[in-house]
Amino acid sequence: VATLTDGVDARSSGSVTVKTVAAHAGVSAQTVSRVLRGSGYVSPATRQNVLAAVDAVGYRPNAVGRSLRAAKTPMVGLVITDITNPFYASLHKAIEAVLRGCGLTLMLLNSDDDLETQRQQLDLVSSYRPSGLLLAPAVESSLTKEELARFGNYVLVSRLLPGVDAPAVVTNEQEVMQEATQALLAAGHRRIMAVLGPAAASTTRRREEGYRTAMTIAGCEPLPYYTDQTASGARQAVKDALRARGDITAAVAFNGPVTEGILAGMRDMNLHCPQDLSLVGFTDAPWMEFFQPPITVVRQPVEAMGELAARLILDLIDGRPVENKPHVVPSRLLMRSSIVPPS
Amino acid sequence: VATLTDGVDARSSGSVTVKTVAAHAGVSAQTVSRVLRGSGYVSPATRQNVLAAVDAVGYRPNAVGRSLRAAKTPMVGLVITDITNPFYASLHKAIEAVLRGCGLTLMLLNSDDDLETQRQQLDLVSSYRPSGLLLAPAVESSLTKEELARFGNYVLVSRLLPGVDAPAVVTNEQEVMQEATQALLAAGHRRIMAVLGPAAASTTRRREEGYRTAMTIAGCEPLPYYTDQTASGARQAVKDALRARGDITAAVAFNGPVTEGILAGMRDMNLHCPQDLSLVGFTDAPWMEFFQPPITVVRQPVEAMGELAARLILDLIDGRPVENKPHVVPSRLLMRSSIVPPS
DNA sequence: CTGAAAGCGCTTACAG
DNA sequence: CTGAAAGCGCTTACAG
Repeated sequence: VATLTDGVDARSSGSVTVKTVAAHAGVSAQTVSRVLRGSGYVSPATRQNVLAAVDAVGYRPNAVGRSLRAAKTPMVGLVITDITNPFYASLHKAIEAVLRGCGLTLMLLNSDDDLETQRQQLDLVSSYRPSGLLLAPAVESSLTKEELARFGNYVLVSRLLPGVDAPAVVTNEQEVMQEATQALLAAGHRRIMAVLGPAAASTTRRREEGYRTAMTIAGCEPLPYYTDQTASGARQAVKDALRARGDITAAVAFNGPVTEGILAGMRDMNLHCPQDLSLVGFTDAPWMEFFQPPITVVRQPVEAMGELAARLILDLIDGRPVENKPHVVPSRLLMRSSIVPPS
Repeated sequence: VATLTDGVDARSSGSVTVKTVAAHAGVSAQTVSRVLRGSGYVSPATRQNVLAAVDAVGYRPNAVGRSLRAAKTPMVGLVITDITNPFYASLHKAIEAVLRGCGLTLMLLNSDDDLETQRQQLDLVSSYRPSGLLLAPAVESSLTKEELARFGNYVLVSRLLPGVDAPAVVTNEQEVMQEATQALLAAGHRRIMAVLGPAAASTTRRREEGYRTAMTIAGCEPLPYYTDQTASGARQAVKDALRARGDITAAVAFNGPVTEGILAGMRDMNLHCPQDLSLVGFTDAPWMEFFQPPITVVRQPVEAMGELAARLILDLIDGRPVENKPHVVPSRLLMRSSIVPPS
């Protein structure tokens, strides 16, 4: 290795490594490594010397070399279904804030709620040898603990995996969906539809359960409708439902996009909320507050869910024990003005 | 290297590498590499043999080893200000779809529109030696071409960098903002405020320019208000503005969150759109269509912008020439019902 | 068509 | 307090 005394030359050479810094500072590569990682004892004079050399040669650490040696990357994968769903965007932001503070990078992948895409994305994340995985499984995922084991540390988020007792972060969907349905029942509604997500999603099953419980206790027939949990899918489903059953007077929504879809479908049919249909939305969005009428909605604690998920995966990475069960963060029903008695 | 004849043993040993596969198949590591990459000639028999060994030992490629040897990672960084802004979420989705089809991973980082955070995130992306960078620069970024050069390939998205002639993808903000303002002028409005983003953002400057042009041509005084381009910031700014100038009859918005903030602020003051204030929003959101009134809005071609940005960075990565200038994708003004003549 | 050798940038034992 | 050696998993020349 030639001794480099000219920083500009080293910079322009393209590949500035710890060896370049070491040669410039007149020390060994390991000493440079020690200074940069702040581990082990280094004399103050040597430290200054090395730091000056780092600046002089314009050294930038190479995470790939570090990861290969460490057999692990300081990175956590987050595999969700769709980042354009504001719930997941907020979740990502909350998780990233916590992980960044702990020196971990968050790698985001969309599964498009498709099993084959999810498989590819999991393989991709796995190929980087991440420190952990956060997963909102695609509908009908049949992942086992063995398949998740290759990630070492993993936490499910938002959705569960049937038959797999993994650490998970969810909200008290059944309870709050039951409460939402009861708010409509209390206003006098009897024919209340639930516009749900895919029948096989754990979120649908849990939210549907709360809805059915409330309807059954009240002696009302449950009217569940399943959608692809997008605004456009819900929009069509609502129109089909309302045309088939003109006597429906109220609806509970499964998530934010479905809430939008219900209102869009109503507009298509020239129906008005709440006169023609009372509504409880799910997942608060800013516009729901200044909409006319302001939408009564289940507010999910998305920031708290993200923070908890981040803390759980950090606990696992640092070897602290984490319970293999759903960790529940409570949602709240915000009463606004989209419920009136049926006409 | 011991010959492994038992796949289960190899699997449980933890570290299954090309060598494990090679030993199992009775070939060399390079041959395994050739089969997996599909490059160079391999006899059909050897190929079958290797693929069987891959399955038998449960081999999973290690992207870190590959990247280190290749001195480059098949990854593109995307540094934006805030993923909870739906514009950026849609942009991410569109870019990722194109890149995924070409075998590239998209690495998302939020700068929070903060210079220090942006610096950290750029260093982080850079440490993975990505194949390229897509950047929506934080406000007041003073990045130079030299600083971007370490990424080799880069394209600016949505925002420009003053004085830097880099490839970029933007929309025709001036034109369409001028058109939006003219729509309000045509309805008879004279005192039209523009609720903008940060004064220093290139997006603000370009949109403000179109607004000012229209106002000046019409002989009206421009009334620009600057915000942090969030819904809550705009909400407060609008209330301050309307209290200070009770004669304002119309508003044009800078982006989606600001459009929400204007409507939220109006609700706080018990003002109604369009009777009390006509409005042109910016960046279409689903709720704007079924809102009462449906919001007249500038629809940004976010998918097309994402696709173009992805194609430009792919062109650069593959060595095809790309013009060092803003590439413009046109926005459209969607006339709906939030403009009426002033009362 | 296939293999032995070398090395990408870094850090972990192991010596001094 | 510091250094020489080795190796993480992979692939690129270079030989056969």
